[in-house]
Amino acid sequence: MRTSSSTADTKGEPLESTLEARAELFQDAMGFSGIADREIKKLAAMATLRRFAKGQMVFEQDQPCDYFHLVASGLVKVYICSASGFRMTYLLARRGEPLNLVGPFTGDPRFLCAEAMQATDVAHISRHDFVRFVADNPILFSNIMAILSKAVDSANSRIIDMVEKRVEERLLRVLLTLLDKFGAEIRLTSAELAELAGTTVETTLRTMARLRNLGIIESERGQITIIRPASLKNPERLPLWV
Amino acid sequence: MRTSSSTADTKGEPLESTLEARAELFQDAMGFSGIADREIKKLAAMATLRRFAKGQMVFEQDQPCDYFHLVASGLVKVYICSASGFRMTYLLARRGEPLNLVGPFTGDPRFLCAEAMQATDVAHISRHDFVRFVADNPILFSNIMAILSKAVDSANSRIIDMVEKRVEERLLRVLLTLLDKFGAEIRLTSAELAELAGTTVETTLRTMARLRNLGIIESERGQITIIRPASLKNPERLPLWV
DNA sequence: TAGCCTCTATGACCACGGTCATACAAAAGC
DNA sequence: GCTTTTGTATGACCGTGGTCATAGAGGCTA
Repeated sequence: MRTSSSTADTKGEPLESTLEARAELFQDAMGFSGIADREIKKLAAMATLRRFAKGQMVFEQDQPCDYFHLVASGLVKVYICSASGFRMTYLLARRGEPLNLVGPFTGDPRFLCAEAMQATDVAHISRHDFVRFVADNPILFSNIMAILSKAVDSANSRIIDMVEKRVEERLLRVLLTLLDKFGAEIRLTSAELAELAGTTVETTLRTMARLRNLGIIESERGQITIIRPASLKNPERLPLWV
Repeated sequence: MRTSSSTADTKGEPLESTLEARAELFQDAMGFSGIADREIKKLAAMATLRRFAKGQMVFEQDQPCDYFHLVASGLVKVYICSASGFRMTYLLARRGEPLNLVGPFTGDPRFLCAEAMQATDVAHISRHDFVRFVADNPILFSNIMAILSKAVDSANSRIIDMVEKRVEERLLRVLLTLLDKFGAEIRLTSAELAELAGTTVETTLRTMARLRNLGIIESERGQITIIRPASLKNPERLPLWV
């Protein structure tokens, strides 16, 4: 199953990039608003880019967290994996989105995996550089806390969903969330949707067939198109975040 | 159902306390290690104590977060409540444990409620004072991040549990976690256990009967005693935190 | 002592969804 | 070209656990 190609701490292929390109990346990255250009430049100088092929791991569970990761292009799924192999995706990160906001502060191994879903470039900053930079720019703390706040709420909301919502409702919520983030054309397989909704491929396919019959979605291999977004309006107050 | 007695932002009864007593509270509070005595004194000077009766709300969902809360005595459950009334307890906080680490940074309303399970005293610090204090003592950031890291892992672990573990396993994990934190005598009702394990009272009672027959626990009204802790060793690597 | 509420206990019912099975189409590899 | 892998599709089965029901025991107040 594992498709990572190299040793533990040097994943992906090094990638040449200009300081300007990296600065532009951090400029409008999630959580980095309100930082002076001069400081952004410092950040860009500390960063290196690496390229990952589809299916390659950006980081794996139980490994110490030595780097802060920020997606520069492509798409990465961050998921948690149980002992029995069950996977739960809880973040689809594209350009400008960090993969691990918490990890660099403690450095401890976590239970998360990150895997490239397409050819993807990721910026790396050593955890020490990152933590020192955050300490020098306290506004980052508020930004990070705001993001963590949403992440924790989303996780708690998911717990409630798992126990009291039926699969169809969970899938609809996932689709609605994906619609907000990626638009009406969602290029994911049923297996990937299942990992987002916390169910199996079979049940996802069955439910998708029902939604298709209702005229809510259309689907072909590797792609779902939402036809009638209005019909899946989310009655839940609790936020879901992907 | 709601038993809160007063207006939104002035819950509980004001309580006289000495600066020394409050300093002692913060001294060994979770997340406040490594702070100089002089700073702790400042913190204690900003805090006020309030007393809550059993069943009283410390804060409720959808209210802006104006205060940082730290339990001084008693026991508080922090839970999330869905639209349909389903509750999921995810923190039992006793002396030295904060109720809301994230909220004060954003001030935004969250989806959490906190309710006193016994007569309880809680220290309050205005969110602005708290945020300024954290900015002045950056070590607090690392401490808070370490706590959040565990909280997020625990939430993610719970999501996995909900979807792939049976109720009996979830209950055993909850009991094991409570054993670690409170000892073998757990003074909770089946309804409270159910909210911790994400199930119903009936199923909890049925499962408890099974565990009793197996000689793993004994129980009487409002109390469970773990007889054979060894038999509920936790095979899961993922942490559960309460 | 009566009355009420909370907590515990257990039976009956059944639906949701996980598991296993088979099948086929589309893409990918050789 | 052929084979293999991946993704989609659907049927059959059935176990877990939620829901609703009833009942009794312990604790509290008047």
